[in-house]
Amino acid sequence: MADPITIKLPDGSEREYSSGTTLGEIAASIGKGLAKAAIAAKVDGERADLERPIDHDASVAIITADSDEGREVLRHSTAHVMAQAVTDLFPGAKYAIGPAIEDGFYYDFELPDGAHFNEDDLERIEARMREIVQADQPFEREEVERDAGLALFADQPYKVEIIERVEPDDSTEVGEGEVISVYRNPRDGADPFVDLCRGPHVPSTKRLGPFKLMKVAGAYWRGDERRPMLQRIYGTAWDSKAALADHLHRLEEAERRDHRKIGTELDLFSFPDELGAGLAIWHPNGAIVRRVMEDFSRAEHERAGYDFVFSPHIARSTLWETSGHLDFYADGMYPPMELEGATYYPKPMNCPFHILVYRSHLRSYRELPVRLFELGTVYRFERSGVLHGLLRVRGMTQDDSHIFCEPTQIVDVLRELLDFVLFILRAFGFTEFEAEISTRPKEKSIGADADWEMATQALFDAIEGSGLSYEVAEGEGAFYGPKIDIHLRDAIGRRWQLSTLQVDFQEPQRFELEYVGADNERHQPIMIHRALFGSIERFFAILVEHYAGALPSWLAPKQVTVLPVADRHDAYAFRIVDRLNAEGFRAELVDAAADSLGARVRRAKQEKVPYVLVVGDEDADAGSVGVNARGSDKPERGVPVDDFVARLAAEVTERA
RNA sequence: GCCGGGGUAGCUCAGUCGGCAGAGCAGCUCACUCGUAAUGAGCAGGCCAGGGGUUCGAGUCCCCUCCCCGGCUCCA
Repeated sequence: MADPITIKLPDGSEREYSSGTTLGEIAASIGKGLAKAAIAAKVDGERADLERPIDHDASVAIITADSDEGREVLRHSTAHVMAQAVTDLFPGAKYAIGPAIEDGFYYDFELPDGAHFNEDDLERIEARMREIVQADQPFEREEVERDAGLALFADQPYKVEIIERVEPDDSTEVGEGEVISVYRNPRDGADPFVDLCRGPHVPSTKRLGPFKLMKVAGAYWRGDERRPMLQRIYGTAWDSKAALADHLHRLEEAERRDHRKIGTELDLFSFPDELGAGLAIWHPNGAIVRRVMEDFSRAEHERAGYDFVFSPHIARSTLWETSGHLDFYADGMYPPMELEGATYYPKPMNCPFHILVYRSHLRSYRELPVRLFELGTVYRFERSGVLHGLLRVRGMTQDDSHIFCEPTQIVDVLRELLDFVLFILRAFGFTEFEAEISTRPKEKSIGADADWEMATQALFDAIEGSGLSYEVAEGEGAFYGPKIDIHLRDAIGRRWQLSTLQVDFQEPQRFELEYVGADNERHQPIMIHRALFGSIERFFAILVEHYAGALPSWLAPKQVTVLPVADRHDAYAFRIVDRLNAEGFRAELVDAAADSLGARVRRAKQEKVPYVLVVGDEDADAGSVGVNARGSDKPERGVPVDDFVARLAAEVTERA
């Protein structure tokens, strides 16, 4: 008998096994159910296949499919099966890389003669994958020397490149150092399918969960736009049919909420071809929402002590040379206009203008912090492929502010800003926030190390006091300074990056900004760029998706539709509309001339109007209305008009 | 920008092999006057994204441009 080893389990218990016992056997010894559910395991925190034998004392945790780690294993294994299916169906196909990703997996391929996959191919590939699953091919791990690996994948150039690139700290795709691991799927009537992989994998193909191939897309090899574009197939894979169905349902839900679709349905905005890509016009319905958003923003900024400024849409090249934009972001700017011997550029940012406002007279430390605010419209020549409804446009309006302060004030200013951001975002019904601190980029940045360190530290200090959870994005800062971005989660759990607070030591230097300190000497202020909505367009799109178009009453383009039951109720209905409008609500009458009551109710509901009031004989007599609140399927009859007005007023005031 | 897929009435879409441009909804007119998610009848509505080409003939085939969609890359 082999030497005994002691295995520690996640519940703290310890069991003895003989050396050489496999992880699968350990799972089986714990319980029949676990043995059946197990697809991989962790040994001292490292993932491993179930067939791996253990020859030393260790902590072991069994991975089942219904865990995050389990699903990752399932997805990765499913990607292998897809690669096998593709190489079966498309002889000569090269397979590159195929990881598990959120909700699924993908695999990148290069087909012979530059061929492409089409939608029908996905069905064929999926059918072949199901055959492979039925064949119950085992996943067999093997470790080979680097040279043997290179020989094994001699006709797979992308695999060769991966092996050649493996470095000691690169543990993403294959094993470490000189030994690499491969997985084989033996099969009848052909050589085993073999792929380079770190593993672990499910024991055999029959253990895969339900999956579905979703779409085919181009993707650059190694994410580098100078490298060849490969054919990527995306799939989704889950541990149960119910989980797959849930996922597909979530996708449908996201589609249902798509702001581009709702924007057309509710007549909020459009992108006429005549304007050019990424340039929107706001229709009256969308414009009402935007105006309410902007009015709210202005009122709150005024209350928070901001000074309002305005600036033009273009400026001479000298401004952008001083600011550094022409050096760093000329590609993203609309091209110049030559006039009267000068060169003008549409503005991609508002900051240089605000800097000029600051610099318009000598500042005293007593004035600081100076907070300049503008709903400033900027133009950025985004690459055509990135445009996406109102979420990514070429012309947009930022709720932009630049705050100039003394270095000693920076933490306080940032704290105050974080409070302000959260207040504003909460007012729109968002409740879940996360922050991200971005530090100095490795390339393409300006400024002294000491400045960067000081600014970054100030961000950390400010956020510690805010109660926000945060993560650090190394090297993701702007070229002129580090930043905090605020992300939020919407009604279906999607995460959106919105607000940004950016510290900037560079622009004050470039524009030689000064203030006179208490010591009567000149000092350089620090500047903080910040936008809370980010851009009005983007925030509006997120709002539309968050509420699926059913905006809360204070934002809804139309708050009340009043429907007289028959012509003889028109006068009474009109009095109600009149009163609502006089009290500052957005109400409209739809008379009985053309359509039945049912049809008018239906249309008002489709317009997602918060309240549909129906008035008939009983109401005209009693001074009441029939109230249909959005989201409720049972109408309230005989509600006194005063009560309804009070209710709507409270809802709007409270932004409920 | 790159790869793939698209663009036909306001919207959603059909249009076969190259042979008269279609439907539903929306709109307008008329009738209906109705208590809660589609009353009926009728009428209009088109540079088939734009331009060029092939052809006796192009929504359909070819080329270019614009725009949209899904990804990749990018996002000061």
